[in-house]
Amino acid sequence: MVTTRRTGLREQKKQATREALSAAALRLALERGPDNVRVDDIAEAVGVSPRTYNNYFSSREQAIIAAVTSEREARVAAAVAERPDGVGLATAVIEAIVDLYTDPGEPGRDALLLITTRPALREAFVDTTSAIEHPLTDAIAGRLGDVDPHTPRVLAASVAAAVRVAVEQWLRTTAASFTAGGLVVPSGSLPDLLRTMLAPLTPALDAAEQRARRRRR
Amino acid sequence: MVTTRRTGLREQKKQATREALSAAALRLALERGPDNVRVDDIAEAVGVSPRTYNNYFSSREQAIIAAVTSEREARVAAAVAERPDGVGLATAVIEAIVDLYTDPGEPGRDALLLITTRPALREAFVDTTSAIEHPLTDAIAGRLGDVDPHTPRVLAASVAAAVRVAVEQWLRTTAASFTAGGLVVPSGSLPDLLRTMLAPLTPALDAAEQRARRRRR
DNA sequence: GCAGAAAAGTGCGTGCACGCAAGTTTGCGT
DNA sequence: ACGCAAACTTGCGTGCACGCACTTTTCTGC
Repeated sequence: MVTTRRTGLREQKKQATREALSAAALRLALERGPDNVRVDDIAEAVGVSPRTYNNYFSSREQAIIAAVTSEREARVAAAVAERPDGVGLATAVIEAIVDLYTDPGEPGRDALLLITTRPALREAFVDTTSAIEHPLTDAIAGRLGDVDPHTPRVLAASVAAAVRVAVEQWLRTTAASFTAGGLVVPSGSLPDLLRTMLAPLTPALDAAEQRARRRRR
Repeated sequence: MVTTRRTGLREQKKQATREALSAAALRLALERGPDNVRVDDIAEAVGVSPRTYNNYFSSREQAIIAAVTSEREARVAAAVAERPDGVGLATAVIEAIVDLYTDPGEPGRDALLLITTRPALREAFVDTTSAIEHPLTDAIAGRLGDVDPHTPRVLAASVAAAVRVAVEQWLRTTAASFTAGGLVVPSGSLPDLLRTMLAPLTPALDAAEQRARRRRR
């Protein structure tokens, strides 16, 4: 039997405590509001020392956010890779990312509402966009047949940056619609924003693909 | 008389203390090594309270780095804008950035060496790349005649991301050449790396420029 | 199985970031 | 010139991140 790489029980328990910690963090934050949650509380809820807590997370925000965005990092690579070779790199990447963000990582709407409300959490949420960079680099390199290692890195970084801009914009407008008591999101849904922000990068992705294809024959 | 925007003496003094703080931070870090510099020391050297210190900088690393990279943020916009309208957007941006990073912010080589040596400082240095994003956004918007506010944002973010990748790569190799006792930088100078990493974005910049030009007539 | 190595968990100490609520300086209108 | 308002500075208190050294748990080779 093939263990999921590396020793089994060890990684398994690690993953378990990690999830327990972030779950507890989210639960407590929802119950009492994020400002009334001490690191000690989270640690105690899981039955682990505070010091151990911060071996896993180096900020409360990280722990809370992780409950919502944990597997995104892992899903990106698969999402891009599974697109048929027929479709272009640009559309493959764009559709994969849109999928990634439309299917809610799922737990609850209230979690997202909590995140979009509190500034510290919003910031942490924006920061998670950079987590897709490395998986994306590999996925793009796979599609390009990695002739030059730099191009995939730059493209992945740019895509991640565009995603960040989209999320920032989304947060900005949703915040505005909350405070202003507006009815619906003025500037569009997150998927729409993602498409809008990723569109300007299409030429770069296409060009890289053409270069790679030309080089391959 | 036109003050440099906003009230004169106030901003002037603020800027003075800011510079004094970062200068002191750098000086002390060079003298004793960065690990032997307490925040209190920096504050005391400038004659200001520690609390005030962190009204200006929220980490020692920031303060030290700022001594080297302070005006970069301001110079980018000017650097892009001053390129003649004849040259394309892509080359204007690339050349401006290369200039920005080749002309050393200047102070001393030892400062840079200190930065490239200590991990915490390296990380802070990498983070400074994102500071060019907003000025770049304005500069690009200016050249495109800002029809759509999103495109400049995405492009600027992508360029900043590419610059970050270049700096990361540069730091990686210089670190390797230090530890391995290698002679010269294996993968190229920073300017070369910048050109390499920015090249894949050229199609995106060109395309945006074409779209803007088409729209203008 | 068992011994030794590797890794995760823990306790402790230190330096720091940051909110808050004064105190102090600067700028502006009249 | 004068006083008010806004901006900057400061002291204090709290929670936290993180290095270090040590214990406990898990893995590996024999």
